[in-house]
Amino acid sequence: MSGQAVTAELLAVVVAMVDGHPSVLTLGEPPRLPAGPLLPSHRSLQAATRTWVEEQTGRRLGYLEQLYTFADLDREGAGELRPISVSYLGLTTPGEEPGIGGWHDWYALLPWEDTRTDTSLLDALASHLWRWADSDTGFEVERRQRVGITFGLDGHAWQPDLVLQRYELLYESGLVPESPAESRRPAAELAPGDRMLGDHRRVLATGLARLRAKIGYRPVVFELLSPTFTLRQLQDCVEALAGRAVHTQNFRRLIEQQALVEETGEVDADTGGRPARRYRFRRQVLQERSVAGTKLPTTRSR
Amino acid sequence: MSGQAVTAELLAVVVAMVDGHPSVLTLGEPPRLPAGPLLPSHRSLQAATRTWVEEQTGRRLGYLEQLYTFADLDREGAGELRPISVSYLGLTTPGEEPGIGGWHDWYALLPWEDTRTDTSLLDALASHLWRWADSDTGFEVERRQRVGITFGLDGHAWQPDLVLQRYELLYESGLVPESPAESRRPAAELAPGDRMLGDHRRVLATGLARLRAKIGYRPVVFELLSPTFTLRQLQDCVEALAGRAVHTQNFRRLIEQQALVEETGEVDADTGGRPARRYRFRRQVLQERSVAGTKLPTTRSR
DNA sequence: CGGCCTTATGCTACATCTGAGCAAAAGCCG
DNA sequence: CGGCTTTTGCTCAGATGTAGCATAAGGCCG
Repeated sequence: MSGQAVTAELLAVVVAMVDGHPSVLTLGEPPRLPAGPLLPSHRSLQAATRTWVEEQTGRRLGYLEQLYTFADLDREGAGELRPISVSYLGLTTPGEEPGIGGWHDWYALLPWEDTRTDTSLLDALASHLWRWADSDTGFEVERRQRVGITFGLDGHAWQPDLVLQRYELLYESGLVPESPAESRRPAAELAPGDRMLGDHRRVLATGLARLRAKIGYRPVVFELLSPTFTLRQLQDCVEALAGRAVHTQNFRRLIEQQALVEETGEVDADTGGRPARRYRFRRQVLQERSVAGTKLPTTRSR
Repeated sequence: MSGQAVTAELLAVVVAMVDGHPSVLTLGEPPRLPAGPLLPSHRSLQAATRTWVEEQTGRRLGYLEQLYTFADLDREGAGELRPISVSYLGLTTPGEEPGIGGWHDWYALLPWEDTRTDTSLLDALASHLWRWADSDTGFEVERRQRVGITFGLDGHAWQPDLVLQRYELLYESGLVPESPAESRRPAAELAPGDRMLGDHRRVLATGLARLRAKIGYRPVVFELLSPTFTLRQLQDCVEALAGRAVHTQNFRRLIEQQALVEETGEVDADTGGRPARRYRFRRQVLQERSVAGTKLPTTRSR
């Protein structure tokens, strides 16, 4: 039994902090993720991904982790051969601009995921979701449950890492159009967010979900920061990724008691207030013990 | 730029509890995981996996989750086309025996992962690992660190979900031969464990790692239990999966306070002591909130 | 220069969670 | 019935997490 011949494609969600905004590397218009086929010369899928990103954007990747593989029939195929797509999440620092391609603020792509300060968009979406849930389908109860859980409403806590579930719910309820091909005008205005090519925005949502989950149990934030940083910068970074604010004092305590960082001795006077000490990540902790990442002290709740 | 033509293969790690032993579904000798190519008729990778497992073993799967995708050059190819393998983790209950294929106790395949009672094997392996680490390579420090962390030695805590890391470390240090092709006799006796076809044992290790991690934050254990069960059976199941013992009283407290289960009213007198109440999983919790799975109360440490 | 604003940093009171153990309950068995 | 087993209930101290208050140390402005 020999299988169908297919082609394997690599898709990369490459994330960096650009001027304080978590951003994703995109190419062209409509924006698309760096991608490329698997070639005989590639040693492994991961190596292939590295190669393509480098070739298309001129950027070297540090951290790289596999996300998900899909090959649904309904994906827009590249002709004869069924494409099977392997997606990766990469972390880097913006470095010497510009390469090819550009950084796209991911909250421009998934605006409702930023709950740090303004939740008016979410509130607007919520009212539409409730209407969707209550429409006469025979699934009112299930739908209300689902809306409540995924969007942290109705007594449920907001869970930062349910990015994909939220995206899919918005999609199902017609608030987010997926492919540029189809266009449901009225809804499209409700859940703004820049579109991307094909289902790339869904892949991005997968990457964001993974990243948010991961910062909680592995110290990956530091891949996105410059070698030295203040605790405030670290916190801003975590908040930007998680999309929500955290309690400052408790955050620093967590960092310190885990001994994730060490002082450099320098201070940064650009704070607008008392100067802040600069720190660097203690890479050794990666060896010393399997560290527990940046736990989020829960926070000023909504 | 059109990519290399490849074939996609599905690989399934199907787990069930068989007579109290966590077991994996295998075919043939040497045992191999159920597998099959992606065909044009398959809607999705997940659907393809379901189909193949059903066809090859006559078993329906419940829970099914994607594990990892690999396409390394050094994998034993199926001829012309480079195979790219997508692995899945499936959970089920043994049900009406026998289908085709059989259940293989996974601790027969990865014996050092069972630390519930006897740790003599681990101790034996440890002494060899230390020797390996201390051999004159210039990497003594790094190697000692790595051995300590992955095997919970030298002050580090044993982490159940580092299954893959342990397997790879044993492999690197020559204690576990990978493919039946190569054979390093002396070592093979040290880390016993039944072999499997090709790199299937590595895939199994990946599955076990994922499962152990997952029971901690999602209530998946119940997929492996019969509809009603005693708390002791639940605990045995969790212990078998995690490969270590837990504190009984604290375990029940966790289960109860999370309201994961409800009494059926029946009791089970076969306990050898005081009869135990039977419970059933409250499926509703999956809706009510995104529940936090079966946290392991840490335990009688080694 | 002194008061005021801002952010950084230190610390404390309080709630909750965890780990560990004691002890009673409720079957069986001889 | 006493002894054995496992289930079940409960306590208690230490660790961890949450939420504030308070102070330190800069810049800015009158």
